[in-house]
Amino acid sequence: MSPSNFLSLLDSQSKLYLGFQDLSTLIPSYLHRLKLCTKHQAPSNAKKIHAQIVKSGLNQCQPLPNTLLNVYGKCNLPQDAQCLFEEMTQRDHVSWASILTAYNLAKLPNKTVSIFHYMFTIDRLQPDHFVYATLLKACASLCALRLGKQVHARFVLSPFVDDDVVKSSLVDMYAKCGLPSIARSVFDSILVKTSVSWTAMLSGYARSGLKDEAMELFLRAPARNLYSWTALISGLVQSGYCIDGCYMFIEMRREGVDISDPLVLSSVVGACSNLAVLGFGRQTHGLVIGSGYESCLFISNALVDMYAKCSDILAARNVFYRMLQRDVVSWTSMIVGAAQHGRAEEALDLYDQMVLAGVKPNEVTFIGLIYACSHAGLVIKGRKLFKAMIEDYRISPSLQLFTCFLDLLSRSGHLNEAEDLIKTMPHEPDEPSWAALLSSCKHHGNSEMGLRIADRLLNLNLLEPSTYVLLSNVYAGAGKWEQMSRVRKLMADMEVKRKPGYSSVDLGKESQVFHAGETCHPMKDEIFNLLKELDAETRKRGYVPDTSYVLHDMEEQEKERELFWHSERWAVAYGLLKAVPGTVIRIVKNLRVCGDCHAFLKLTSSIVHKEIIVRDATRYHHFKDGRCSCNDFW
DNA sequence: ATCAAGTCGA
Repeated sequence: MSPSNFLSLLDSQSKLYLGFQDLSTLIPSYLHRLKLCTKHQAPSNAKKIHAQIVKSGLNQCQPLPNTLLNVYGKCNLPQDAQCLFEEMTQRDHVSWASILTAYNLAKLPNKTVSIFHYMFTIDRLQPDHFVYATLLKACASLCALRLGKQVHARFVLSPFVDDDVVKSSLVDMYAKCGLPSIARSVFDSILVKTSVSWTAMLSGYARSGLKDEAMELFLRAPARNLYSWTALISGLVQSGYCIDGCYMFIEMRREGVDISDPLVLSSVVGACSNLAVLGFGRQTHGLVIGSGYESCLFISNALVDMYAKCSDILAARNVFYRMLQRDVVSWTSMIVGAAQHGRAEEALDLYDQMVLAGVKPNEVTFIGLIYACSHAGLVIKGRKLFKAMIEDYRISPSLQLFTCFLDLLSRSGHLNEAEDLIKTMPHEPDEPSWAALLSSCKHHGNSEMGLRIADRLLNLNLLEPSTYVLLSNVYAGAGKWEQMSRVRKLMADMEVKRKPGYSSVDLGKESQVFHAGETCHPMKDEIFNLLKELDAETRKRGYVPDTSYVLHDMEEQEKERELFWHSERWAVAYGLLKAVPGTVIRIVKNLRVCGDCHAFLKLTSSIVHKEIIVRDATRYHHFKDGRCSCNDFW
């Protein structure tokens, strides 16, 4: 046989003789199988198919590498996606969009923005509309406004300037960066608005606290789905409109929207925490169980926090110990909850269990722990924890954590050490940190240091009314009348801007709200008489009204009358009149409990032999037998 | 191949 004949035979019959086949015919089957991997979130199958593709030598044969890249991204395997991406000899726009999406999905937006410029420097490609959208998404999650604006500028000059999807991501980027009005102008320029565009804008308004704009947009939207309801409700809750958030959730239920995803529930549970509404919180818990999300980790975390914030530590513990898995948030919620309710031992015990369970604590955990030590006077333990945090867990403490530690040192009387720390710590001290130190100076009677710190505080732009009260007391105690009148003047200016106080009392089935100075209530006379009786009895036991908490300038007797009308007293009196014997009285106040009411409530708890729990704007007070769980620092 | 919703702190 001549060589040419042999070659032609080989060409036509090689498949038969040598087992060769045209491998490119396998591509459609690979693609199909890979798409199934994405659909069923089966990364291990994808890896097997990947191996087969490499064996067959088709691994550089598009669209296989791009599809593989996509599958790894969608299955949340950014490292595998990255390896593949780097090995690719020919990368196109699809490869780039896929790798950037993989990083976004894996919550690595930093990676997205740090590699995208290689798209033009190495691969000589210009971004297309897909790449613009992924980039803007990364900017949105990083709140990277400067970069976002640069991408916007480039997009406007690109051939894709009319792309509505990119515009939706621009809306989201500006909304997340806190610029809802710019987001709105982009939103208005979208020709065909989808539910994504509407939700992005809605969420922007709601999170920025623009309640009316959010509601208007929500009502105007052509359709509503679980996304838009969740965006509205969570946005309202995040910007402090918890009552509106709960109300809209009730509306959502009324419309019969199927809760096919538990995200919205975590927001509603969060709203219950903020409002400390135990009854509604319990109902929401019931709904969580009813919709089958009881075992969902982040919902359980939210429930633990909710019960702790509603002062129902038993219920919090119940949810916590029934959880099948617990992450750092679960443990931290319990630790912080115990700490805030003055249960230092329990908080420290939980920490030991947490370490044993192999869960790594974070900064929030240590805030809870140091806070617990601070309130129980456990200086040595607190110092140990602070050290362990830095050395064992490599956490560099934030200003808040330093403030917490400063509080621990100074409360326990280590004033000089605390002052050294505030001067040498790697942060500029703020109002809370100086105030913590000053409060301890006053408590331990160090007026020399107190005055030094007071003068520093006076130079700051103070936000907390309690800081003014503290300053005024320190100056008064030292006879510095000039400074004191200056503080009083600042306080009077501030009083105008203060929001009105109210307290609500939770009696299980009903709850009542009392506003400061409220005079018309059906049970006004009974409440008034009870308060007068309690006033007389507490005075017998040594209570003297401390009128330094009254910010108005008026006569002493007027001031005492003013204290008498504080809303928490009325809520407690009402609770005492109506509560079933043997139950605790739960009060929620929107402002901080003033020092005078604090002293009054301590004595009241021993007179009526009842536990009174008050949650104020900053902490929890369990009044029992004449004592308070906050240890009288607040 | 791209864009929308959630949970822990002084």
